[in-house]
Amino acid sequence: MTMRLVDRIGRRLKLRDLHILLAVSERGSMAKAAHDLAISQPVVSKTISDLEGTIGVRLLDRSRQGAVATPYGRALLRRSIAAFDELREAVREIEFLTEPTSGEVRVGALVAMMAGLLPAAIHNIRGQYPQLTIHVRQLITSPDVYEHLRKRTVDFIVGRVLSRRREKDLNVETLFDEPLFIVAGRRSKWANRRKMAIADLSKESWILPEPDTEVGAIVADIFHASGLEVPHPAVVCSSIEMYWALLPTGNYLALLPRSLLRFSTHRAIIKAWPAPMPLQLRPVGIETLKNRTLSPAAQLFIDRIREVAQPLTKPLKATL
DNA sequence: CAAGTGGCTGGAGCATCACC
DNA sequence: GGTGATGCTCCAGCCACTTG
Repeated sequence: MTMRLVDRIGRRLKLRDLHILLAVSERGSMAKAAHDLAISQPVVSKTISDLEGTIGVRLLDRSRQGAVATPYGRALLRRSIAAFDELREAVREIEFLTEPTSGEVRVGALVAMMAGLLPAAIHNIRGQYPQLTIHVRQLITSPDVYEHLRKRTVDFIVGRVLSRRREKDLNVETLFDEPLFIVAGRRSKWANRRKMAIADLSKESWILPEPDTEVGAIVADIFHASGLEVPHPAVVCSSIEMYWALLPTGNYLALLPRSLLRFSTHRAIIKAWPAPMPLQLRPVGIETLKNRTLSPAAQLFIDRIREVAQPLTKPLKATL
């Protein structure tokens, strides 16, 4: 039986067949898949039929509306995606071995990482590997953010680590804690202050993110806990660019995470104080898919992110 | 209208054989 | 033993047509 299975996979199950099955599943139709692959519809039909014969189960449900994967088909597709990914990684690894200074890395990142930690790591690695291309995809915190890992559209994610993790198929490496700082422009009336007390702050003009975001919720909690009114925001916005445009006017206060301030090129135009009470976002970490072999270039880039993040693992007072 | 079938064609792969 | 020619088989693709 084992021999027969091996024989079926080795001699009859072809990458081309899986490629066609993937295309049909993605397009929901054999005719559309055929068009995309620049082959005729009968070829697609025959391939799927042969594949079903080889494996011995129905992989697609056909109808007037097209074709959709059966549970058997979905199982094969899920593994096929992983198989194609492994092959792609193998090619990338060979390319990297042939030309170690080149390669491609695909990273998913939260906007705060893109404005701080990542540019620093990119600057670091490109100094030694100038041919390396880093693709950065901006992600937003949401339950389906990990689909980018599962679909292999990114090699890894740099983001905030969930405290109670239900994603059993992921590896999580925590890099550093992420305290929030109160920030104002260097020309502001607060610039000479050495400390900020929470009672001073509730009446000021704040730039705050939307209340349904993590920072928004933390701000509300802190002021409530101190028996104070939650500040009425002057500007509600999550765009980092907006913060950097408004803060130098000296009229606004904002809360920004330490890693963003540590690495930002705008650091010189603002003044930052540790928040008067522990204000922490979820820690920053690297998330990868378990059982997925990363390319040497991706591994190298992760090493550089660790290296660049190292100062942030030290106690709060030592930095910023 | 989408999928499936049948018959055909061109090309790649393989086994065999002759020759050097 | 290595190389090239030859013929056979298999496979992927096409078109025309049928089926549901």
